[in-house]
Amino acid sequence: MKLENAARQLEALGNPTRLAIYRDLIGVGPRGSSVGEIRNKLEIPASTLSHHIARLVQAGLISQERDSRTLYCKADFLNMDDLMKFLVENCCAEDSCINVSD
Amino acid sequence: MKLENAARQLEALGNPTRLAIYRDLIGVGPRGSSVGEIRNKLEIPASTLSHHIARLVQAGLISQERDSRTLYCKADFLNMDDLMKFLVENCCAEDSCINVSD
DNA sequence: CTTATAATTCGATATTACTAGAATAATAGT
DNA sequence: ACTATTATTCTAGTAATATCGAATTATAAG
Repeated sequence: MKLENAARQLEALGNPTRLAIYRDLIGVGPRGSSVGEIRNKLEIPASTLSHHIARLVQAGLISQERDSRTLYCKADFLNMDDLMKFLVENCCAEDSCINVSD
Repeated sequence: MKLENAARQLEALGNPTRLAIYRDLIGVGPRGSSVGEIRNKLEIPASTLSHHIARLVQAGLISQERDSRTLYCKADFLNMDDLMKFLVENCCAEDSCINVSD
């Protein structure tokens, strides 16, 4: 993953509202939630929510699929995995390293 | 870790310049680098660099220690570990999960 | 065709971030 | 004291973000 792209994804997650949305989608798993379900659960005005979701999609963190009027969103787990790997990529040359555990 | 705090840390990492600084500090390990070394390596104007470093410190991602005129910065690996755990916290209830690998 | 539902786009405002030169502060050597 | 080094703070201009009501689009149902 390129640094620019990783930064875009981290920035997308670096907003409390978007992080809450993303974590909710992580929690519900691969089937995802509709925009309306997220709105009800987190109580965010529709237009605000729509902007935040668009940012997450644009960053590649979540994907969407339409079923008639309902738009389902789900977290992109593989992408998240890549992002985490990127963060610790240069880490293992040293002793006190995040990857010590494995 | 609280969501607000995690968001602050992710936002701090969500800037290409700061992410480059942070990754550099991850790479050099626990001894860290001086502000001047970072400036030479990444070629960032001093005032700009100072602001970015302050953000990383404030977010708790890096720490600083002074040796006479030289300020050394190093990545806080334990904090990074916590942040990563936070991101995948609600993840393991499902099949296609980041934590499948372990 | 009309109405209802689901969600986005528009528009406008307020706040915050990014950048970097100039000035300042802190420490050290002569 | 004077000068050099290291890094921060001041200041200011520019750009980007966050928020959300109102208007709009898209789809469906009667």
